[in-house]
Amino acid sequence: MASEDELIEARRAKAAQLEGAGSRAFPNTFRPTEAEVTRRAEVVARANDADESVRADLPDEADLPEGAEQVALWGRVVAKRGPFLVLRTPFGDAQALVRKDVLPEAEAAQLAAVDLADHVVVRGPLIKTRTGALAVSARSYGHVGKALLPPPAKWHGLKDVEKRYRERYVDLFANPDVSKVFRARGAIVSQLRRFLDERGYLEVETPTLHSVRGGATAKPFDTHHNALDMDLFLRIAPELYLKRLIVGGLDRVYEIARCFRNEGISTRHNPEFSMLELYQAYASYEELMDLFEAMVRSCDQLVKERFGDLVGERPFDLEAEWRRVPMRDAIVDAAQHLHLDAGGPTIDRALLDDEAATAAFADRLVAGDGGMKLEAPDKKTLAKVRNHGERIFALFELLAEPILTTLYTAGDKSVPVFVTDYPFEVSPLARRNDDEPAYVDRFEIFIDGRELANAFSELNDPDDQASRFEDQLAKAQAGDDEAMQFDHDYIRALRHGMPPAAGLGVGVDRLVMLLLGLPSIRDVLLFPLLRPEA
RNA sequence: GGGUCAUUAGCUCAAUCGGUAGAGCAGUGGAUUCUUAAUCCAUUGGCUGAAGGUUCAAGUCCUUCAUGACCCA
Repeated sequence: MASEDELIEARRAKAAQLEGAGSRAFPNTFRPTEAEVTRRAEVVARANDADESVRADLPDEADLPEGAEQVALWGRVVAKRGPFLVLRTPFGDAQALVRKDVLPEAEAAQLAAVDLADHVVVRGPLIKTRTGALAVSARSYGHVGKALLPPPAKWHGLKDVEKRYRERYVDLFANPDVSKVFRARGAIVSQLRRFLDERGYLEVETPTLHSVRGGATAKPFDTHHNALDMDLFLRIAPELYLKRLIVGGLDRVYEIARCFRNEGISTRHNPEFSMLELYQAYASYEELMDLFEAMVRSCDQLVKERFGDLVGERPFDLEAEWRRVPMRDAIVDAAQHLHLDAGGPTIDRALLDDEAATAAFADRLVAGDGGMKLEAPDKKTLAKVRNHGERIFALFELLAEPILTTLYTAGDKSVPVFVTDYPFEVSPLARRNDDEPAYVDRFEIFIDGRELANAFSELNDPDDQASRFEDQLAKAQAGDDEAMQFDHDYIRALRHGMPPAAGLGVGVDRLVMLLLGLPSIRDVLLFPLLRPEA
């Protein structure tokens, strides 16, 4: 008897046995008091404390005092060891000593029908076992809920990656570190909210169903509203709605926005993901650098305090000074580090500000004469740029971005680096720099070499914004299916006057991955998108 | 989209050169009842991801497909 069907049948038989023992297979009669809920957390913490002295003054079973305090312990049975049941709770495991001879007859009969993975409750005094461990010595026992399927092997847990994602409910109770990761994620998100709430930002919720594509360049999911017979798509970014709120006078707003992008799936991309966007009037991207740094540090501190055992050795250092590097300087730094050759002139800021010289340098790289072998797709990227700004951006992406962790370090660890001063051509929603109008007041932050956030001073000139939308339309007509659409209502909003402002977008999933040192986005998503089971 | 790897009992994994598909845990029956992956005795459980092919013989070799992981785009 051990095929899956037979295992289920064996458990159904136990369920029937329970009915005969004064219980039911699926009762809903167990009601812990609030005091018991609190006490249970304390008891489990005491059972798991690394400091053995917290259990030293527990009595042995033999010399329990008269009228000793009785506590309730309940949870999922994850192991049976001799007369002990190990119960899993949200705070950790704790064991109960369950001896049939001290239990009432009906309860002893229920105990005989217990299977691994069932939910049970015991009540009794706390004792110290012969080995110094804490146990609840059961004076009463109750069945709380039946499991018809057997749990994974108790020692190995559930390892099959596909099954872990598909049956996350099993993964969560069978692999305690997994539930810890999602507790940590929840705590990080709470900390983001607390951090912003304390600074006067209002949390808002804006539409997920959009009729105009904007706020980011990405392919959307299409959908349709039947009653209005209206084509819609799931938002790719909340940006344009949040900035309408800045026009409306809500000076500091943020949203933790689920966004949807109809693109490939990888260890860093899931079709739906969470983005924190915040907007602040009377601020520039410079203040947002300070704000972001403080926000990430506060999350990191919380993770270290409460989830330190999840954090391993990191290749990056958040304590060190965070660097701020204009994009063109990053290219110069990379060119020096890579010993690139512009065919005569030095590769410096002056060269990158000379459109013809920059193009000549790029051409050398494409031709393979620049001192660096570019892969075919990279050559294509560099060859298809249409203007100076796109060329600067391509040079940054190809030369500097892959080696940011070697260029900017403290000791043997990389440091976070804000890359600033993006070309306006690749920043359709950002404000031009007052001194250098070809560049915008924008940064992206790279930590451990990976882009974590994007921020800029907002463009509040409606005419400039309209011409940027025109550029996007031209891209769309040239076949770019990620280009933004012209958002007439957004232009109208800007015409009503938006105060100077700055905005920041942070990948929440990536932040959690970074802080917890997890390599795949699926490890921080409870239910990552998978194909249907065969 | 391309490449590599994986898929064997409920779970975790074996199976040499192509030669009878095994173990531990879980389950079942019993013993024990202060265990720490509890222990001891006995025992059940398989369409080897799917479909084809090669072969006297396929978990193993070939083809296609499905699902997943990783790398690249």
